[in-house]
Amino acid sequence: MSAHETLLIGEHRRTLDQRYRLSIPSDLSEQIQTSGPELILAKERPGCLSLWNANPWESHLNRGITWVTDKLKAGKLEQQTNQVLQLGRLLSTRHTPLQLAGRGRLVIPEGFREFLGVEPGGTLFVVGASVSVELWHPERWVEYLNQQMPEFRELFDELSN
Amino acid sequence: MSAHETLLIGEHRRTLDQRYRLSIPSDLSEQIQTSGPELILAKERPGCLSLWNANPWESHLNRGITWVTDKLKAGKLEQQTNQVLQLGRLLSTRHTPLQLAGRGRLVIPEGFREFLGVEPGGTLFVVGASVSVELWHPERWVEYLNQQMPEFRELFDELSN
DNA sequence: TCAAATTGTGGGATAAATACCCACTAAGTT
DNA sequence: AACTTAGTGGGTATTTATCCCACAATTTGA
Repeated sequence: MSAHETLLIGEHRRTLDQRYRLSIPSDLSEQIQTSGPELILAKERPGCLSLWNANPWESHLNRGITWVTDKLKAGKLEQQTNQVLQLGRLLSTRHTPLQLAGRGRLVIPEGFREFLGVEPGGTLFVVGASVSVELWHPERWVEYLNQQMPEFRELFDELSN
Repeated sequence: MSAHETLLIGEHRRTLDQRYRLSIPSDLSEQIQTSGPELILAKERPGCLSLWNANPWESHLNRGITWVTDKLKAGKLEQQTNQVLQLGRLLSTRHTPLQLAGRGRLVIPEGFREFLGVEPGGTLFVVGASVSVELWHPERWVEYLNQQMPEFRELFDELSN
């Protein structure tokens, strides 16, 4: 591993290959698969995708569902169906189940590519979050860091060239 | 709730062939047929058709009916039997039973084509909506998403912490 | 009423996308 | 130096979306 791949702990630079593939660093790929190989890829914000293990994800989803159903108790019965449909549509645009291929390699599916905004051959950042792994468009990532941790601005400016 | 076996999820772009046919993605077509091959196609809203398994459809429909009878009890439609008949007629043209042909192929019947508003050779989106599969006119779909985004915002946030 | 045109239905063929696999390089370890 | 591990590129097989044609069924029009 070259010294340039890791900037911070849990942050890795990767290039997207011609087939929209990238390799998840082995430590992260192991961590995220500890409770099973089924993963969920989600659109987090433009320029950022997040990767979850399906099981922890389900609990998140359940929280979302209970949140919805709580709101629903106030509503009419026939409205509930609509809410369920809406939730499904939401899940459909923003999430997709997937598994890693051999060598911990991830294929970014159609529909998520434009959202990430990295073209084949381009570089991106893989960042280990607490329970998920995030894929960042490099510029969005620097933006985000500057915004969240302005005190490190100089460091990142230095690193991004 | 085990979300991924139960919920119909996924967003796919498809093109309508010259004879108003399209292929339903295999995972969705399998899932929607688990409780039998009898399906119902319904007009959801202009630019959107929904495809149901006949059994869940029953309950969905029944809710619609209780909605009607509630209105009747409230006296809103009571004296206007004409309107009730009209409503029935409307409902009957609003949905039709059908089955998928080989290769998971769906023929959009006469009467539903204009409602969807996609011409032969045009593209559309196939979207999982938890309990049904929806066919969306592409522009209506992004319109809908943009419209619902603010409402979804809260749920997004709920899902991503 | 019969021919012609239109529409439904199935299936073959092709091209594209994807999954699977192996080989090679670079870096790290003993 | 030999060996292991991580990451990368690419060949190939397989799936599948879609185009296209053949034929059946239905409608149209003279």
